[in-house]
Amino acid sequence: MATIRDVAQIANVSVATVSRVLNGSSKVSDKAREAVLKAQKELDFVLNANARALAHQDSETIGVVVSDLSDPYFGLMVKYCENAARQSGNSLIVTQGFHDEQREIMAIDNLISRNCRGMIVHALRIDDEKLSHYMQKVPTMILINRTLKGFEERCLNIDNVSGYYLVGQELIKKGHKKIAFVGSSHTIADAAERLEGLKKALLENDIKMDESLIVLREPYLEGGFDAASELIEKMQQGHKFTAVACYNDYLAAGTMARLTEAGYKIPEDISVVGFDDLYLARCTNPPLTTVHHPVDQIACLAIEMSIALFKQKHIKKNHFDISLVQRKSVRDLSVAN
Amino acid sequence: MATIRDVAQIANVSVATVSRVLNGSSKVSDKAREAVLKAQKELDFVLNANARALAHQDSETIGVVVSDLSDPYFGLMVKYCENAARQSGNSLIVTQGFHDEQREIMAIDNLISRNCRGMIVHALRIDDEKLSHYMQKVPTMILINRTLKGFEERCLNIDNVSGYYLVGQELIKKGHKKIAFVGSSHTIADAAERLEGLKKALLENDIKMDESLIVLREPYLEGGFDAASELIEKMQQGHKFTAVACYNDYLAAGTMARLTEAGYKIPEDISVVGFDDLYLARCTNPPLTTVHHPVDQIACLAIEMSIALFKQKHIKKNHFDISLVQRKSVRDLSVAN
DNA sequence: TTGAAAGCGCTAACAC
DNA sequence: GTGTTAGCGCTTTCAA
Repeated sequence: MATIRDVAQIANVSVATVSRVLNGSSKVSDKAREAVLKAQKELDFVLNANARALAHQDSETIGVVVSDLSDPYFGLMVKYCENAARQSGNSLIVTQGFHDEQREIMAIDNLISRNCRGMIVHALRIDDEKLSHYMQKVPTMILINRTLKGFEERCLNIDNVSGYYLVGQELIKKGHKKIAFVGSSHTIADAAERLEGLKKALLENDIKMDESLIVLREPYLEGGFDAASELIEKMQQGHKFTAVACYNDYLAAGTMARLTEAGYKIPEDISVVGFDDLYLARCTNPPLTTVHHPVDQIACLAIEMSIALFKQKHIKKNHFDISLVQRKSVRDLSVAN
Repeated sequence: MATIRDVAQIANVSVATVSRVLNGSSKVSDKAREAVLKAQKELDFVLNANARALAHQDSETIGVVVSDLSDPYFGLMVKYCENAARQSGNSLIVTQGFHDEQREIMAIDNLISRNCRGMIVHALRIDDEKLSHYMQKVPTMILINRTLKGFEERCLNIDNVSGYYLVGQELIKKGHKKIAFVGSSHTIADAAERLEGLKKALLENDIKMDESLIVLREPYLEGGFDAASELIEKMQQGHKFTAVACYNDYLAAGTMARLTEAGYKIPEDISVVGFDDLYLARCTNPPLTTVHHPVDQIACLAIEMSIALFKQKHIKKNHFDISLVQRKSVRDLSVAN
């Protein structure tokens, strides 16, 4: 592979001049610049990023850890991260934690060893102590969807309580009083917060939740399918409900599939609500009423905050817009069918 | 940030010894090893990957370019790539081309500058000439979903013709003779190949396609929705059809949504078939009959081939299993309803 | 088994 | 404007 020396030789200038040209320094004569550019083209030369990072003490790179890129939610997030990073002249490097503590640690260590300017981390498995350690060691590290005590300023979360409060309000407004909840079996704060938001809305309307209608499952399609099976049984045992509020869109999709299979019409017989507003929320039949939150805003802010910290500046957290997207999976019970 | 020198100093050995320990060389006394490991822990030290890559002339990294990580297909692919890479001791670095020639070029250049051992590239926008140039320059580069003349050995494709031939057979077997096709408006080989597979099956059964029932759209949900609108119009103009074969699952989902909205029952009135077997194929209602192809196998093989090339070895391409997944979106017309 | 030192490709301070 | 050169953090050869 050609080096900067080869270019210098061909262009008949010094390596310093080549470096200047290729880094856009102004203090170069037109003649030298041209010669360098010509030589570069001739050799099809690209500066070696590793050497650059070493000399520079800066890799112009932002590292991202997400749990699993096959989850469209993270795919979306990374997409927006790359856009934001690119805008500030950084490139992105993405690694996955795969819902496993060791993998998460490897992923973070990997990014540290690469000398990333900033780091955006979604890691739910690492324990608080280890994570705090990393937060301390890497002052540009931003946490997503997790709040770590002592580092609240660098934790970015959506307001799950408010989000699910919207769901509660919507269901109540449409006359639903008996509401089942399909939650996530993962022990993360989100799950509890969303349920809390729902309960808050119910409480404000003097509606008590039937706790036996709370079912927890792995937050994916199969989990929803399975949860719905359990709910159907409960219904047959006398625990009636007119709506199922789900932790996320996957669970909602699974729930809908199972209910449909069992002969229930959605939303005529049972209403279903999701959370996240993924692409698939528009693919279900009926299209899913769900909560939208701005992955793009979160990604952008995370990148910006991280870069600001790198420059010893500070950006304050702001509030993320969160809203209910009304599609067709909720029936208005106050209207005759 | 601590360096290898700091570790050496604390452990009271030379940097060479530290390097040996940290790289697992056997020629180190237990005493020295322990001292180094202790110092490492004390400093929370990780070797600098950039410096390592520079000295080593090898970054132990595989680069991947995909078009857009928010597309679950690529999310899946990258997931499997990282697993395969990790297994051979490499880490992965992912960049996106965003369906844009300049971005694709930037993505590839970025990976080149990072001295990746191997490269897996999905780039449909770069023209053949430029891409050939890259293939020549980077002998470990593997192409996905694109065949480039002169580099067939390093191009990995699924057999679209056979895949869609399966769809044709299935539809014909179930009594469908009038079949519409919703294709991709992107000018990539895949689109033509899938249609070709369908036509092949039809031809073998002496069925002629109504060419006016071929509609091309952006290969996403909205495209399918839009395509279905056009098809509905055509139907009203007398171009009847009993099934819609779609280029991919997104188009199928959109098609189903639009048809349902217009009052058609699926599959009772019209059957729909997709391609790719994405997660969402199981979220639609009814669940989508579609073609499954092994993203995991392709990803794995791509990584393995690339690594083999890096070691100056060769792995031959093999055939990828492709199969029809029968769900509920196709009606058997030979059976009374 | 260990250490000294050259060198990987680049940047930037300094001298001209 | 330009060139020389030290040094970024690491690996590896060579000598001890």
